[in-house]
Amino acid sequence: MQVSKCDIENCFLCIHCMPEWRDAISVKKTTYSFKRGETIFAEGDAVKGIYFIYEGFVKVHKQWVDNKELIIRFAKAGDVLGHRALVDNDIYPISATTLEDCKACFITNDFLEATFKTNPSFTYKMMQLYAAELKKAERRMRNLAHMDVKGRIAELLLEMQEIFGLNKDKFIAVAITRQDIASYAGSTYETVFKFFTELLQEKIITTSGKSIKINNAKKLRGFVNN
Amino acid sequence: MQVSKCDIENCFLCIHCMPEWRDAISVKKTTYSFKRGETIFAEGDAVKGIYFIYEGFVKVHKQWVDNKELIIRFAKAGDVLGHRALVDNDIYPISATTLEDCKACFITNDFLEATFKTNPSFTYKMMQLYAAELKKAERRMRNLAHMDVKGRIAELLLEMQEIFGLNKDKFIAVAITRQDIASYAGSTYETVFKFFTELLQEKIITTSGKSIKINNAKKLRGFVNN
DNA sequence: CGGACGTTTGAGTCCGCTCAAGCAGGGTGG
DNA sequence: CCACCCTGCTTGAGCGGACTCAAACGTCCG
Repeated sequence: MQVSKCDIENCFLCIHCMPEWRDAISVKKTTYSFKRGETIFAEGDAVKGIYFIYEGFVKVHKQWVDNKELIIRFAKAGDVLGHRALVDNDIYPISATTLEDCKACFITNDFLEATFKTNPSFTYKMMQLYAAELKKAERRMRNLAHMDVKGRIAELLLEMQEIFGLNKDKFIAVAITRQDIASYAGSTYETVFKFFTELLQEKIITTSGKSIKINNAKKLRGFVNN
Repeated sequence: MQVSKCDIENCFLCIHCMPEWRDAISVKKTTYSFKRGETIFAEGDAVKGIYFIYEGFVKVHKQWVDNKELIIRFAKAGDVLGHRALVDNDIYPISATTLEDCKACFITNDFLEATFKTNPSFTYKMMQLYAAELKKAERRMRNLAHMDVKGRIAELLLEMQEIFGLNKDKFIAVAITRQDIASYAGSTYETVFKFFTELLQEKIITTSGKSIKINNAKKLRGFVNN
């Protein structure tokens, strides 16, 4: 089954854009749909392959005691999931859960390994992808260690606007719970809540349900610097 | 100038072990020695290439306001420095400083790029190296977010024993300042100090100058779990 | 009408940071 | 050889940020 390239900018890795895969595997068979809130894979699951998102938004998170987790990052169309597990094909060290309805191609380890062997430029791009993520991870590590909670929440809001973009009403294009914000910032529901009431009172942000609009990015950035 | 392979286990990337490099560049010209405490490169420096350590110990750190930093990781013989900068050959996002006298091969970006093009298995190994580091970084992110200071310090001590090994007196093979421990744990000199007096009183560790011996790893692990 | 569940708010507590005051020890100059 | 200072180590007191817990409130639904 032959299809044209997908419409993600500079995509080099989804099944539509990888000649080897496109020619060898049925697109139907490797494309999965996930409903909002569904788990794509969970920490501890056996690794069988890798996912390329080409529609929707996903959170990647790692468990801590009982009901505590840290959201490692958010992912959107064009991003890769489960690739950390490549090193030792054992179990996923993280979970992936959809924030919106989502479509993803799934490529098995065998196929992936074969591609690495035959397509060096693909390997090279994957390496760069890792390097970029590593750089981000290190920045975030420092922020988690030294920045206060308000700064981390403020930075997240600005980042979300960057990653997800705005919908027609200028709200950040993904609805997100305060619990998720807390989990990303390494904080608690209540603390996020209190900071939000502060931001709402000063009209720095506006909310509508779980949607958020940033009115005054400059003031928000003020919390990041201190 | 032809030399035999280095004695690092499974080394695939130092100048002694990479045929392309060994044949093309003088080992003398690409091998640098650094004294204890010397800066190999600093955050913000222009990226010119990549370093492979084959002797000594190094800390990789990232600056925060004035005298606050976070130590991202420790590196030893066989590890790579400065590879995050590969993505966009711009400036180093981190600094590297030696903890002990150190020897490292330096490979320029040009050479590296050329090798990626001609030696896919090298690229593949570099990719795996990134993936492994990313996995570690994510674990550490979660710990910095959720674990308390004592847990983080305890984990670091256990990790250092793992990474650096022991010398003949069963002390961890690298001397490290309390300030560095604080910088790794995202804490302060005084807090580390106080926890150390506690650990010394309960004889969980022993110190001699800046050297540390772990007497009771089990009790130390108790702090990690809570 | 009442229970169930999520939201909002307040009070209390504690961890860990900051600051600053004691203590050495060791080098320097009288 | 001793007095002095400087620097780095050690300890305590105080404070504040953020977490926990729980009560009050509202809203939805049976």
